[in-house]
Amino acid sequence: MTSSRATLIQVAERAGVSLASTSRALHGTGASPAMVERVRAAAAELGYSPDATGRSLRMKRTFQVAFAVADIGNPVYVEMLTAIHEVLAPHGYRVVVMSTGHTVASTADLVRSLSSGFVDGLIVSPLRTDDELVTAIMQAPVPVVVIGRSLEQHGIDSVSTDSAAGLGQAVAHLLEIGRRQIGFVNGPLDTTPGAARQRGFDAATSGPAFTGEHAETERADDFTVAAGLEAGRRLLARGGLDAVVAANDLLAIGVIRAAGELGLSVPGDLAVTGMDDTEIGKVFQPSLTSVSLGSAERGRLAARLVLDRVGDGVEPARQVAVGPHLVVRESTAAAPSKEKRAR
Amino acid sequence: MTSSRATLIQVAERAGVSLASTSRALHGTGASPAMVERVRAAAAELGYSPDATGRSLRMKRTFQVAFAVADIGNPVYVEMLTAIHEVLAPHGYRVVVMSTGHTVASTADLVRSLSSGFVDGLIVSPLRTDDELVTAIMQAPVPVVVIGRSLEQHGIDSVSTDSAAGLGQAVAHLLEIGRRQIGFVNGPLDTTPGAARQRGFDAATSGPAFTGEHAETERADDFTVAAGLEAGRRLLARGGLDAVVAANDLLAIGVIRAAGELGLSVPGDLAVTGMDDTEIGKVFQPSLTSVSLGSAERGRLAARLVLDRVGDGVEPARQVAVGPHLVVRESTAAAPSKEKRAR
DNA sequence: CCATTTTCTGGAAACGTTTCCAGATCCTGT
DNA sequence: ACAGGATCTGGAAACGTTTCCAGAAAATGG
Repeated sequence: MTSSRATLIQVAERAGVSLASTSRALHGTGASPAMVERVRAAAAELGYSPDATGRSLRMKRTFQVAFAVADIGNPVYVEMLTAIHEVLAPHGYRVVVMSTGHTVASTADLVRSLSSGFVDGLIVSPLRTDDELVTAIMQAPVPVVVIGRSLEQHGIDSVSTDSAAGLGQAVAHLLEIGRRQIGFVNGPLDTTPGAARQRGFDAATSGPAFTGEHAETERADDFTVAAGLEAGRRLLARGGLDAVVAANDLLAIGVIRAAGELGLSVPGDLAVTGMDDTEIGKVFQPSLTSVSLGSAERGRLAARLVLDRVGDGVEPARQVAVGPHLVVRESTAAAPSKEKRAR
Repeated sequence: MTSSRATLIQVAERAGVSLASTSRALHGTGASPAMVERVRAAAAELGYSPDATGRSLRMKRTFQVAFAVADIGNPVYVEMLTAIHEVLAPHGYRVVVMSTGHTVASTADLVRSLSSGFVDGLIVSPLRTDDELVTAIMQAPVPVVVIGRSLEQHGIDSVSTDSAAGLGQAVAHLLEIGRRQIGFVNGPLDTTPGAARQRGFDAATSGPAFTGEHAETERADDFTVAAGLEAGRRLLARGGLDAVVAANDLLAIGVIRAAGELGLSVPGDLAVTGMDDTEIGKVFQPSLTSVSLGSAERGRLAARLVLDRVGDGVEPARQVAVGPHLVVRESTAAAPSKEKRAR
């Protein structure tokens, strides 16, 4: 309907003052009250609103931050996105969502695409972190914050969590409620979370601190419900387990479904824990005992880091960490009566 | 690390040719092979990549499309976002996510914020559609596509679905499997989907076509699991129902949890249907019988509409509709033996 | 071999904004 | 009343790109 947007030049003409004064008046910097009044009026009459592109070009600021993620369907990333949005929006920043899954060959390519300068900063949560990605991040023309592995040695800002320790908490909880035969359904080992969680499980089930009797791992192809269902079937078919730790809430749900197929009740016959403490886990039946890795909190922190960087950005790289903590819900409970409850 | 990005001017100097020729060479339009070669080499040496802002200013195109939504946590919108992304990315468009929930006073304000021209188009899925919003959309300086109510009379592109008919399908299914006492858990009536679904339920349970015995409605404060749980408690406490239609998968999950609290089994004692056919409904236990409204499809269609508009955009407004269809899963089954199965 | 078209190139303008700089006006203190 | 400063204003440049225009060079046709 509106033919074309009004420009600052038109406002200046309408107000009968110079372009420079017009700009100043609208920003309230060093303009007389009379001038401000005139310009405001002219701007209002024309329905002026400043053009983001022109301003960006001049100010060398786009007021946009990108959030890049492998699979936006994963509830963890949705939580992060929400948190990032909440922190950035009040500062006038928009959030551009980039999916590395389908459009760009690799996360490194995506980081390199920043060189076109459409964004003031990037928050990325990569599944895999290789040298190519690290190099791309270090050469990026805008601040990049990584959610995932700590990259302190490369001078890259990062927000991490100790998912290995989180796995330890899950195992400890299962032992405490009297479980002894513990299975682990992990995602792909060549991913950052997959590797860390495997380390955590192995550590928790190997040393003398492990009071259980048996521990075994089954690997799912992906961090999804479908992959968890398949891996769960394979693992449970072998029998003999009274608890399963899943590397993920989605995998945990898959495992519970597999248990259902085999007629095992959860938590009666089988206790199951997840990880990430997602919304979907909370509403699932049974609700999931899950290790929270503070997704929202990590998103918030990442947003703050990138906000600090785009301000001045000369300070050294910072690493922040969010500690994991276990949230106990319905999917785990004391082992049936045949074993007495551990202290 | 990189001090500052190379500009086209620097490439031109390096290649020893004019700025104009440099631009043409890189675009392959009307430049001699020798020129192209020289410029390409210079650009490669300097690691040049064109600046998005400068290009946007000149071309009056940002190559960005906004997707605005009340609550990005709702899985329906995540599905739409994914679909939109998949359609737009291959055409070189980025997607900017805007949440109307926490940052902007109203959706109308958000639409008005488009006047700063940071985006070439908008896809919006408003919960409520009032005159203010319609006006804002009609005055918007860029094409807007609405996912939700059809706005043909205002000349606004829209993608709609017939959720009232969808509700009819759910009720018909319940009657067919022998349910007779049907409850409805709806969201707020002053929202577009809330109103449409109420209409659908009332129509399906009032005429002579309704072969059931009883129908009643309970309203939840919001389209969330928590609100569904509360509304479900209120509804089921009154007793006497053998089926519940929920306006939403999230509400349906809340209802199933409420049923669980009261010792009712689903689908044995109570059949429950959802709507939206979300991923979470598929993996829930019991998996949800749900009316698919084609969320991904609607997202795709909206993206195509906006893509057509930013191309030339002089064609008349278009309305596309996606038909609802019921997907039967575990949460509904034939009524227990006391009643014989209806034809 | 000249006239005409085609191909290619460089200068310059334009997109809309912010901000530096210099000049003008006003006020203040002595 | 006048020097000095503070306050305000307008001209102009700059950000990085694309594209119009005109002119030069090359190719084509007779």
